[in-house]
Amino acid sequence: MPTMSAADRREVLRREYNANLAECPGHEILATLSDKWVTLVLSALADGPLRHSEIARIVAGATQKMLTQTLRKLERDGLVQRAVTASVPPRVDYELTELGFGLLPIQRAIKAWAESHIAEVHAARARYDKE
Amino acid sequence: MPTMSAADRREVLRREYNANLAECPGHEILATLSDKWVTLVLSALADGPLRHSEIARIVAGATQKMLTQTLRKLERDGLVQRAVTASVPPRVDYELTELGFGLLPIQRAIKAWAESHIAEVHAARARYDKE
DNA sequence: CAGAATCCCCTACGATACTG
DNA sequence: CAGTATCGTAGGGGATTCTG
Repeated sequence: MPTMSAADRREVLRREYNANLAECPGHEILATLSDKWVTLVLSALADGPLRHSEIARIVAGATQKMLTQTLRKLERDGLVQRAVTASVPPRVDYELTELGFGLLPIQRAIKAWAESHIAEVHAARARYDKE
Repeated sequence: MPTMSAADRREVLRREYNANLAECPGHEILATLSDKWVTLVLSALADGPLRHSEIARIVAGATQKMLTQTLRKLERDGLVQRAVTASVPPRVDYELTELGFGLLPIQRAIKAWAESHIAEVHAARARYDKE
């Protein structure tokens, strides 16, 4: 009976590790938070409910597809609520849920750290690239 | 001379917006922070310096390529310091810089929020998926 | 031990067009 | 206005192999 090679054993460990990682709350939230458009949509909604087209205007960088996709994801995660008013033309409003509001302080913390340390990061990069 | 179509104008706006976004400190840091392996390497180094192979053992899910790539990026951003001891076999130690340590509280904040709210997120998902 | 280099796949995103 | 559906592509990441 063949023994596992060292490489095989390492790969088993890798798969286990990654499986655990997928269930790690921190990474789930980080995955949400780090989505390019999530942050922007969240900030846009911080001041109050907005219609789809209003969000599109504010978050002008997103394609319509990405916008809808982002909103769906946020809705699914319970961070954003969708309110449809049946009429012609249809009216759809989005607003943050309580859970969604809870994420804002974290976003602000990241932004604050970023703004006060970005210069150091840029300096470090310049140093690194020069060599 | 042809006037710009509405679609063209929108696209110009999109490009400008995205260009600005690339320079936004918040997004730069978020991009770093959200990298799958950055978080794990950072936490691994939180307790003190480690050798390359030790990090590889702790962050067992990363391939060698990803590990080196991550470490280089962190080094470039001035978050991690690399100390080479010329010998046979070579010895390379990595440790957090002061800047790197500064990132840990943010990571912890995200983790804390995640752990106390992940249940709500999962519940919301279950609700959404059922419909 | 530390790591650079290569190949290759897969999906995330953008562009475009159509519907209620 | 608020979406869905489809297609094409660039890049991130994994597996593998090779060096000092």
